[in-house]
Parts: sequence; structure tokens; C-alpha cells
Amino acid sequence: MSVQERKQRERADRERLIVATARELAEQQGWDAVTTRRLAERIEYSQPVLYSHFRGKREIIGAVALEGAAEMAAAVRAATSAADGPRARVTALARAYLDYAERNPAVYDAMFQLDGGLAFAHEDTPEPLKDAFAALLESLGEVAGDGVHPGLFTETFWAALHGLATLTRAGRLPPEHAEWRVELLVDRLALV
Amino acid sequence: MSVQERKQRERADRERLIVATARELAEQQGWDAVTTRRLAERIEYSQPVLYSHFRGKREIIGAVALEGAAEMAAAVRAATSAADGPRARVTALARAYLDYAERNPAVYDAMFQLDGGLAFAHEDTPEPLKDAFAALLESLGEVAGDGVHPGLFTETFWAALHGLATLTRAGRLPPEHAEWRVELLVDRLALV
DNA sequence: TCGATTGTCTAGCAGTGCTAGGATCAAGTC
DNA sequence: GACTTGATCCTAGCACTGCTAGACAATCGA
Repeated sequence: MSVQERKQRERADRERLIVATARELAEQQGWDAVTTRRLAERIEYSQPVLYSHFRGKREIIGAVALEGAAEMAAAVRAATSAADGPRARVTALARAYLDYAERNPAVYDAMFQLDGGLAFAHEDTPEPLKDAFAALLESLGEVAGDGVHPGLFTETFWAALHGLATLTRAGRLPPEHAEWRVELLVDRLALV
Repeated sequence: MSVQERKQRERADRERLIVATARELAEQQGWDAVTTRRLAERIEYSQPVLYSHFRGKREIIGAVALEGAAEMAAAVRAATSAADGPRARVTALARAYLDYAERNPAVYDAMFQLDGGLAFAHEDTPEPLKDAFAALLESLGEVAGDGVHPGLFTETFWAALHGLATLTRAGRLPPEHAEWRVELLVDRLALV
């Protein structure tokens, strides 16, 4: 009983170690550097151990993505709850979102750029992803405007933020005046 | 003289063949399937021939991206020039952009998702990329609104379109009501 | 016709994700 | 305490990747 429990606990610990190490390595050197060999070496186990926890590299990326979704939801909620009024909430949301993407590029990629084998916009979407969207919806829904579906509005606003985040980081948009673009987005899209 | 010219022409032809084949293969089976071996086999030459034209796979992706940028610029201009009035032009632009992204996913990836080794938002940005941005600017600049920098407005609008394009295609946004999101974007962002 | 140059291919390197099969070690039983 | 059993882990290897060195053949200028 207790032996089995200890083993399960150790296994869960190791799984967390794998995810945390993959994330760390990805943030340090990019996802290309996260090879199964290097990852195995860092956690001080052999390669096949990874496959006893995850189906493959894709699933490890997925695990990092879920972790990121939970963090981002928390970051967004923290920012919006500290703001007064719908307008300020939306601005805070946008800044928190872009800030998270900038500070955690590898995690952001795991969530939205790479294939982590996760279902999106679907009934069997993992809870953290649904909740992250819900966090956006909470503040964006109230500025959608009359007759505009809150969900669709949130999706559109989110897409705009996503575009800014990815194009900026990929060097497609100059880093200057980033703040200005955010203001424009909030000014125009959010109905006060 | 004439012999040398013929050789140069043949070389240029082969280079076009490489790019066209890479693009075709990428659209058929995704960029992951575009391996140097498979590409070499399709053009009926050995692998090293590819490296006598391009520095590596990345540069081939870059070549496809440039081709795509020129096409997209043309598509956008064709759509906007057929529309009457600023508002209609912006709608046409948005639809043309998203339509191109949807019909040519691999080319779109080469342009904006993958690393093609191209410089963006920079003085030594290749001409087709600058021109594609110019094509957007032509119609978007006129609806930026007073006191709003046309370039920054175009960047922001473009980012929103890019977000819609990528999130939709990656399955992050449900394909339904896509048209509705475009309308919302145009309605709110463009000042009539 | 002969050397030189250009063009092309074969073969190979180091790396990738992933897995089959054997070794090892701990748990439970007599 | 010795033994079997079963889980756990690692070594070694597969088929693939991007890329390149060196051998070979075709073509050119003299």
C-alpha cells in the first residue's frame, strides 16, 4: 500500500520534472534544442523513460502548453481584477496577455504555435484551455457591444492579440510602438 | 556566349523547378514532408544539387515565401481595386487576405510561421515583402483615422488578420462564423 | 586531341524521434 | 533467508533528417 503510494508519488514527481525541464530548456535554447536525448540527459534518466510518461515529444509539448494556459489565465485574472471599470480591465487584459507571451515565448509557442496534440474549440478541450478562454471572456464579454455575441467578440479580440504577439516576436513587426498598437486595439475594438 | 546563356537559363529553370516543387509538396503533405531527399527525388536530381542553388532548406522556404508575398500583394490589390469606397476596400482586403491564407496554407506558413531566413521590418527586407505590406497600406491607410499613423494602423490591422488566419487554421478557432469576425474587425477598426 | 573546369552523384556524418529486448533490482511467497 | 515474479530501466539499434566531402563524368577552351 504505502510502497505503491510512494512509487506513484515518485512517478508523478518525475513527470513534473520532465515537463519543467522541457520548459526550461525550451525557454533557454528554443524548442528545437529540446530533443529527447538532451531532455533525458538533463533529468538523468535514459530516453525510454520519457516514453513511459508521454506518448512522444508532442505530448510533452502539450503538457507544457496546459501548464502555460493555467498560468496565463491566472495572470489575466490578476491583472483585470486590479483594474477599475470595463475599459481599464480590457487594457489590463491586453497588456497581461502580451506580457505573458513576451516573457514566456517557448510556453506561448507550445500553446499556440506548435502541435501539442491538444483539442481546441471542441467539447473535449482540456479544462485549462477552456478556462484560459473563459478568463478572456470575463472581461471582454462586457465590452462586446449590443447585439454582438460575447464569445465571437472574445475570439476576435484574442486573435488580434495573438497576431501582435507572434508577429512582434518573429521580427515581423518592429518592437517600437508596441504599446501604441495595443491602445489602438482597445480604443477601437472595445465599446467603452 | 550562347552556350553560357543557355546554361544560365537552364540553371534558372531548375531553380524555379525546385521552388515550385517544394511549394507543391508542402501544400500537398505539409512542410514536414518537404525533406531534401524527397525534394531531390521529385526534381529528379540528387540532394547536393539543391545546395548548389540554395544554402539550405531554410532558404528554399524563403524563396517560396517571396513568391507568396508577390502573389498575395497582387490578390489584395485586385480585390481592393474592384471595390468602391474606403469601407468596401477594407472589407475586400480582409477577405482577400484570409482567402489567400486559407487557399495556400503552406505558402502562408513559409511567409509568416516558418523561418525562411528573411529580414522583416528592416531596411534590407526583400522587395516583395515590402510591397506586400505596401499593398495593405494603400487601402488601410485611408481608414486609419485622424492623428493615427497609417503604418502603425496597418500593422495592427494586419496583426488581427494574421491572428484570425493562424488560429482558425490551427483549429484554435471554430471555422464557423469566420465571416462574422471579419465584419466585426472591419466595423470597429476601420474608421469608415 | 588533350588538359582543365564544371557539373553531378555516391556515400557518409552527426543528429533526430522512437522502440525492441535484455539486464537489474525490489516485492511478495514459501 | 532463499526464490520467483514482475516492474523498471538501460543499451543498442532502426529509419529518418539536413548537410557535405570526395570521386567521377561530361563538357569546354586551346
